[in-house]
Amino acid sequence: MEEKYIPRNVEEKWQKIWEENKTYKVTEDPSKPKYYLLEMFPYPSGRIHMGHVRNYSIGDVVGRFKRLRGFNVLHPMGWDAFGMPAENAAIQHKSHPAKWTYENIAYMRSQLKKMGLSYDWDRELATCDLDYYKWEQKVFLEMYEKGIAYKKTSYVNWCPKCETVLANEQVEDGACWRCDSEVTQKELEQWFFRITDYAEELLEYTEKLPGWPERVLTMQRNWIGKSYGCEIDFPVEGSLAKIKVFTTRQDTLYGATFMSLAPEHPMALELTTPDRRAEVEAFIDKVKKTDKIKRTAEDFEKEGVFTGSYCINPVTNRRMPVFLANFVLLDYGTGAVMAVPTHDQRDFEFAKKYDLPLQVVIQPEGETLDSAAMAAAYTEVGAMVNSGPFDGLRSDEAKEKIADYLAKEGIGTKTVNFRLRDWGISRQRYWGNPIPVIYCDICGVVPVPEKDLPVVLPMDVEFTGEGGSPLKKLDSFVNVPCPQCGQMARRETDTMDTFVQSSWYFLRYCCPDFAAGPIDKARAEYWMSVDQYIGGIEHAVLHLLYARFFTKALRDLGYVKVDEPFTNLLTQGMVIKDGAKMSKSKGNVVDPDALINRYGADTARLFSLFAAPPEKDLDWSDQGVDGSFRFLNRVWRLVCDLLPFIGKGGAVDPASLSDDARGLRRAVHKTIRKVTDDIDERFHFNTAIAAIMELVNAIYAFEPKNVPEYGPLLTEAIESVVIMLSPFVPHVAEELWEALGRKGGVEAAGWPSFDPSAAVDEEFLIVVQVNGKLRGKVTVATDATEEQVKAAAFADEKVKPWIEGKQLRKAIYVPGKLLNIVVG
RNA sequence: GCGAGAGUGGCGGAAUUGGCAGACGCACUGGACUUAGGAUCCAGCGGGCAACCGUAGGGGUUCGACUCCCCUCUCUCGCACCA
Repeated sequence: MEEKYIPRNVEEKWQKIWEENKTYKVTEDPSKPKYYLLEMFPYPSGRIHMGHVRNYSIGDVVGRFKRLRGFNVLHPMGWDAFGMPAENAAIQHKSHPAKWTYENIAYMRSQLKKMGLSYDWDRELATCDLDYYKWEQKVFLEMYEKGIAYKKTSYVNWCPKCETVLANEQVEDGACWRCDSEVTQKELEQWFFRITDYAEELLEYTEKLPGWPERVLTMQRNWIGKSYGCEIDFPVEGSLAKIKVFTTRQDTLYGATFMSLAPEHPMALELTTPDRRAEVEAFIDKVKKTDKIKRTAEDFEKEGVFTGSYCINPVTNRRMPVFLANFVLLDYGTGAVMAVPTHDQRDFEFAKKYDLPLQVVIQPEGETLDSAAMAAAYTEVGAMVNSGPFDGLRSDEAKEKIADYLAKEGIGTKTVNFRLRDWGISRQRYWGNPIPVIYCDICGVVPVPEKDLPVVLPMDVEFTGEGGSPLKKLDSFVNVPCPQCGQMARRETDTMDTFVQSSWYFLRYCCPDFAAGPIDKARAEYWMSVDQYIGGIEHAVLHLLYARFFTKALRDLGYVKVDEPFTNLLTQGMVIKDGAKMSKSKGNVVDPDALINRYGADTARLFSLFAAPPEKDLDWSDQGVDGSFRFLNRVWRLVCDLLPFIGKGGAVDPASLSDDARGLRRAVHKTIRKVTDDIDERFHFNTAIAAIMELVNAIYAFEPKNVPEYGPLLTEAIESVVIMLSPFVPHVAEELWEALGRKGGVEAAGWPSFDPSAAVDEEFLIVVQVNGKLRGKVTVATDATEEQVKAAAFADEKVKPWIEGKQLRKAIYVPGKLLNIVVG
């Protein structure tokens, strides 16, 4: 063993051994408990960043720990490899996205290997591999057949910079999630996945995922946005037409005095009378030009226009003028709102602006509202008034009764409404999975027959950066005979959203070589669900919702048996430096390559695990990294110092140990217990590492270490330290393990077992309080009675002055811990 | 505005069930070894001379509160005209 710890030598040596021996390759083994551990796979942007280092270090601790505990651990890695940056880079460098992507993958793979992560590299996949995306096309066609995938024309989010459509989930604050450009609305025909069919189940299962962080579940629940209410028909005056509204406040129906439609509502122009036409058209135009973010901001001024038509309130028969209003959204509910200005703030402001009538139908307790004097809408519960047969009821109780009444009268129906929209997956980009359909003038939409799959993404395209997808201009791709009638037809040139690929990659990892279909059911059944998923919080409603939906859809297609993909989810915090997220503009970026070159991967891993618990943000400190490096050196030296005693003298004989020796052994076993709990139960790696540091300090401080008979004790102690360190710093641990004369690697030894008898305290330190304040400490035998403890406490020199001459009121004794003497 | 989470030394953070606040590490101070020290080892390290005071601030429950309850402040994240 070298006297000096040189990380590079140690790490290169062990990485080579792991690679040659395929140490972390796994196969399905029904005799062992399985553990599927997964970290979110990276986008191959060029190089890994500290967020990856942290994410994958956390995962690797769990993987290595579970292996030491005898689990058959599936721990795969791959690449989320389709996507726009590759295309942009290609345009910029006059290269090809495939070249750029695969070069990035090669470099990033080498970086991950330098970190010593325990992946089964034989399962590696990239979503841009034909062997991956071809199966996705098959799944798409099966979804099309089942009606889960469908095409429709609608207003969609359009990013002008990326020249493509975005799903609702991919628009953040009105801007593109990727390039931050302002998103506009465009009417286009697009492919969608019917995620709304699964809205109820996706919501219901948020209650059945106890291993997920509550805030992720809350975010998903908000996004799904279930609300209970009624759909109510309002007949149009002088016509057979009806306007359907959705409301959650059917209790205010008697107070509805006008009607508000979304400007894009299909009936908007039909209802407009000739004299109002010019004004209405101008208004619709204006609203369409306003971007959606501004329009949906709460403080945006409410504006509208009267259509000239009236509808009839079906319960009061009141004539209600029909307006178009800028705050009414076409894609929520029915795109039409019954306006109750007295009990809805938006309607109130609108009514004031356009001088529309107010009718109070709910009175707060102990107050009488006067519609003429109201300064704001009253939106709380109260007593129903001016509501025919429902007068006098509490408004919240009346909801159900009115809903029943409307149903009986055929005016309305009880409904449930979701905020969730279907997932638009068409992207007008090249570097993605081609949507496998053909458009024929005679036959319409024709799916590519299975025998013609896959639709290969052609490589011979030109990147000009202009005019959208280059696929459109590639005649050899676009022009194909119709599979049904043989006439010349056009191929779909849109590709699938990259979130489609990440919605099932965890299933393909179970069987990456499966040649007969997307998923080998038997192997997927062995491995699924993912026992522990680890990644950033930023995917709380994007990837994590899509993947849940996709898993359920695949279940319904017969591919998998599980309802949910991820049993436990850990969302790690960001890596921060100097108070800000690492970014080039801030100049606070730490480069993983430089870090590993200087300190080695083990130190990089150790610090990123030690500095904070995983779910919290991690404050990067260069000096802290020094500290972690020093600790590894300290362990290295300790092993060097102790080598003469290692393996000498057989097993530990507890009976022959001195008090000090028993103390050290107690520390060893208490540490084993703590580190095991911290890793297994809580994922608190920072406190686990702290406990090991304490134990190392204790071994250093163990004075009689020069006496040979302490060989067995010191062997047990140092071996425990090395094994417990191995999930965190695998290279140096293996090297030390070998230096200790142990063959076959740390893993063969298994996780150290905790011996309760060795960890038992021989005496207790009792904290003595007087009136709740700490006044002294006494040491007693573990079997001391309360009376004996009291006697010891009263006799203690430090305690005496506080109780002398005072009346003893009572004494509270917490066995083994504390005595509180109350005097007065 | 609504919802969730957080606020502890100079810094990152511990305190798992209401029981020694500040583990572990960083920074700092002193000492040892040394030609040298940015290596290593040893000691100290919340404030205050002390009584005491200290976990964002105020109140409460309790023998005892970082921990439980009420109010206030600050920060972070999510949602936000959703009918």
